Amino acid sequence: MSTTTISTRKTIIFREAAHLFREKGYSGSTLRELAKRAGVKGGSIYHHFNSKQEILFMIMEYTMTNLITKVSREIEGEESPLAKLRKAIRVHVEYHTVDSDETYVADAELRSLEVPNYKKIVKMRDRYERLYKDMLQEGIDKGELAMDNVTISSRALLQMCTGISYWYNPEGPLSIKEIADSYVDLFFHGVCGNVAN
Amino acid sequence: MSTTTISTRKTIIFREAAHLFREKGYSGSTLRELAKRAGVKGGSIYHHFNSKQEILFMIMEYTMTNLITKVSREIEGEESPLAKLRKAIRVHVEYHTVDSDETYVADAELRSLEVPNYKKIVKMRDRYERLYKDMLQEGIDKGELAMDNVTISSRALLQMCTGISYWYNPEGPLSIKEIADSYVDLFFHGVCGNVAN
DNA sequence: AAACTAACCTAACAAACGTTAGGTTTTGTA
DNA sequence: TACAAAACCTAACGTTTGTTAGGTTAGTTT
Repeated sequence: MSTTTISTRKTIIFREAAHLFREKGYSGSTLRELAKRAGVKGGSIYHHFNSKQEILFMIMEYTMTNLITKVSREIEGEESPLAKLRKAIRVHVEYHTVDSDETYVADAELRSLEVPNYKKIVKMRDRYERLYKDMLQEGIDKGELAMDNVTISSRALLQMCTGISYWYNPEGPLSIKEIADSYVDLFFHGVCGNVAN
Repeated sequence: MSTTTISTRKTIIFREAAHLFREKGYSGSTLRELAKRAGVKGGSIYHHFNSKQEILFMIMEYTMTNLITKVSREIEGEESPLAKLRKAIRVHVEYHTVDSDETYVADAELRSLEVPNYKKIVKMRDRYERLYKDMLQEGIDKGELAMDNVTISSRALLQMCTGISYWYNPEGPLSIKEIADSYVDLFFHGVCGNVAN
């Protein structure tokens, strides 16, 4: 009846895992500590997940799916590549502050995935990167953008924007919107943008 | 008599540790595997280092010292903030491709440091970040640069440039100089820099 | 109320971990 | 050649790890 988010034990474990993995890394985290944080005893985790690895994989799959979906949906109606980019950056930054534990893990723990899982996530990551490469290329083709190398630029952009989940503090003075707009402005015009050079 | 770099066993262990920590993370790496890669048997590492933690700390201290020294030395003769920044970015990028294992570890394993070591490295990291903040602020004061927020911009810049150690391939088509110059251009003028907007 | 199922706990396993003590080999020096 | 120090090995230690099997509890269905 209520509209509050339901918190099954499984989702609690999921979220606490993201938080713990972010704090100590995947290998540095133990299932016993995860269980304690989720309010459960040691082996009970195996009633909800088949392995430690599965938890990590689900976190990363969930995050990449969300990123791809959110950004794709946001840019599909738009015409101008610049408008697309602006929206994409905003969604990316916003999501990296909302689900910051999950996005941090998704960004840092690729190396902890077993081969089959690794391949799946890398595929999703490539799909996500391609969204940005396409926007940049389209901008170049239409004469709205100019850059040395699309690959370098898209990686630099994503690297730059992903970095927010490393230091963003919800109680800090900067709002998500302000940060996102700063990133947009930085990527579009650089730091010499408004002055002569 | 020769001019080739001497490779004592200690430096071999040091370098292999950086490589292994990068590949599997600090917690995910075992001293037995490190020993094997360094051509030595298990416990022999303790003849050169006091603990696993000490190896990690020395890697990070070595890297941060190098970064601060190299960048400081490079910019100290320069007058213009823009020229300083250009040189700093080039040195940063170059070092992140040369000692890419060490810089990757220094960037990713802060959380694996025990508290006293953590405090020391964070102090060095802050000192390094301050170099960039000061250059940006000086550029603003002299009217050569404009940006929303110096902290965001310096973090974005470092995040962007540090990212190169994640994907740089010495056998790839891009030279270090090309990449560094792309970063400089990107940070200075953005992707709309040379076209109307 | 009986039967069933999902959620959780307890206790243990085999393996792997960082680390240590004590012995052996190699290297350099007198 | 004798000796000392450095470099390395072997074998084990006490913990901790992911995981499992089997039992207990609580809630739902029949």
